[in-house]
Amino acid sequence: MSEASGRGPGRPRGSAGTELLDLARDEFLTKGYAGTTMDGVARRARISKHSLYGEFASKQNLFAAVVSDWVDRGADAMRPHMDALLRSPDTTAALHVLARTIQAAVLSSSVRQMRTLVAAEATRFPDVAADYVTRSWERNTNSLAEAFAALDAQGAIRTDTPVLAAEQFTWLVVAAPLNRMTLDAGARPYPQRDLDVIADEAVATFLARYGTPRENHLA
Amino acid sequence: MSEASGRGPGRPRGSAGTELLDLARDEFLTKGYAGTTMDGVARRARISKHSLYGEFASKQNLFAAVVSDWVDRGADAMRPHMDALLRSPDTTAALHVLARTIQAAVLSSSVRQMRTLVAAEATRFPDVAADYVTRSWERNTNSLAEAFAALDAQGAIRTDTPVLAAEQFTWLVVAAPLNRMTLDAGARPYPQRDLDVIADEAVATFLARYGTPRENHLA
DNA sequence: CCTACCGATCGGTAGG
DNA sequence: CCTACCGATCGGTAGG
Repeated sequence: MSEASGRGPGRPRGSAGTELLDLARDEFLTKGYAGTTMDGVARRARISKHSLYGEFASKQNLFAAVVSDWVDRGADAMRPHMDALLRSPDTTAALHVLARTIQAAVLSSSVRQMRTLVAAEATRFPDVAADYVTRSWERNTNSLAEAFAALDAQGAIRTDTPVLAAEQFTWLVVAAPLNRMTLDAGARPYPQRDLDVIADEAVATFLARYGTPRENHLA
Repeated sequence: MSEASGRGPGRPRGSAGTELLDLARDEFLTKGYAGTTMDGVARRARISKHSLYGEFASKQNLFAAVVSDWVDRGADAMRPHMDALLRSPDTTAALHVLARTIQAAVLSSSVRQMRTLVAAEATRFPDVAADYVTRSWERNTNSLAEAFAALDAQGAIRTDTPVLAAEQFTWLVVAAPLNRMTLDAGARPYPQRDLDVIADEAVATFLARYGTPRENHLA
C-alpha cells in the first residue's frame, strides 16, 4: 500500500492503479474537467507524464476511468441498509433511520461533487453520464423499490407502484437540501437540525400516502 | 431590434446590450465556462474583442452579468400562476395544472443548462451561485408557499408549514425527471406520459398529507 | 474596429 | 532486451 515501499535500492515508486484513480478523482472533483491538467495529476502521483499516458491514453480516457471506478465502488451502497428496514418491527422508526442514511450518502461532499462534475460534462461524455445514472441512481432506487415491495407484502405499507414510491421517498428526503447545497457551494454548512426536520416531514408525507392503518403512522 | 439596422450609411452594428448577453449566455450554456472564449463571443456578436472588453472588463465579469440578467428575467415566473390556483373551485384540478406548469418551467432546456452551469462554477463564483438560488429558487418557492397559506386559510388544504409543503410539492413534481435529464443529457427526450404520471402521483401524495376531507381528494 | 501580439499553459509525444 | 521513468519540448490555444 505504501508508495514508498521500493523493491531493492531503486527509486520509490509513484502512485498507480486505484491510488492513481483516487488522486485523479480528487483533481477532477476539485478543479473540474477543464481545470484538471495531466501534468498536475502526474505531479501529484509522482510519476512522469509518460507513465501516466502509459496507463491512460488520453485525458478523456482517464476521466472515464475515474467515474467508472467511482461508480463501481458505490453502486450498491444502499443494499446493506435494506435488511434493517425489512426486519424492523417498527416501520416508521426504520424509515426515519433510512431517511438519515440516504441524506448522509447523497448529500456527502464527494457525491455532490461527482454529480456536478458528471452533469457539467454530460454533453461531452454522454456514455459516462449514462453509466453513472444507470449503475448508481437506478440501482439504488431499485434496491429501495424492492424493499418497499417486500414491506407491501408484509402489510407494513401499501403500494402497487414501489419504484414510484421509492423515487418519491428519496426525493422528499434529499431534493431540497441537495438543490441548495449543489447550487450554493459557498454557503454555510447545512444545519443538521434542518435536515432532521426535512427527514421527519418526508416520512410523514410518505406514510400519509403509503402507510397502513394498523401501523398507526399518523398518531 | 435588428442587428443590421445601421444608422446612416455606416457599417451594420454588431450585437450589444441584451442581445449580446443572450449570445454570451448561449455560449456559456452550450460550451461551459472554460469552453467559452472571449474571441468566440466577440466573433458571434460581430464586434471586436476590444469592444467586448469595453462592455465587460473580464470573462468573469461577463459571466456574472449573463447569470444576473437571466435571473432578473425569470425570478417571478411562477407568480402569475398562483392566482389561478387560489381562484379555482377545484383545488385538486388546479394542483394538477400547476404541477405541469412547474415541470415545463424547471425541466426546460435553458433552466437545466443554467442550473448545471451555475453548479459547476459555484466554487469559482460563489456570489453568482448564491444570487441565483436566492432570487430564483427561493423566490418561486415563497410564491408557492404564500399560495398554500392562502389555501389553508380557505380550508382547501391544511398545513401549518407552507414553505415546507411548497418544497415537498415542487420536488415531488420535478426532482426525479430533473435528476435524470440533468445527469443523462444524451438520453432520449423524457416521455410526456411519464411526466404526467409523476405529476399525478405527486398531487396524490401531496393531498394525502395536506388535503382536507371535505375536498374528498382521495376518492 | 482590426491585426498582431504578450506571457502562460494546455494535452500529448519526442529521444534516451 | 524489458520495465519504468526522466527532462525537455512539440504544435496549438487560452485570456487579455
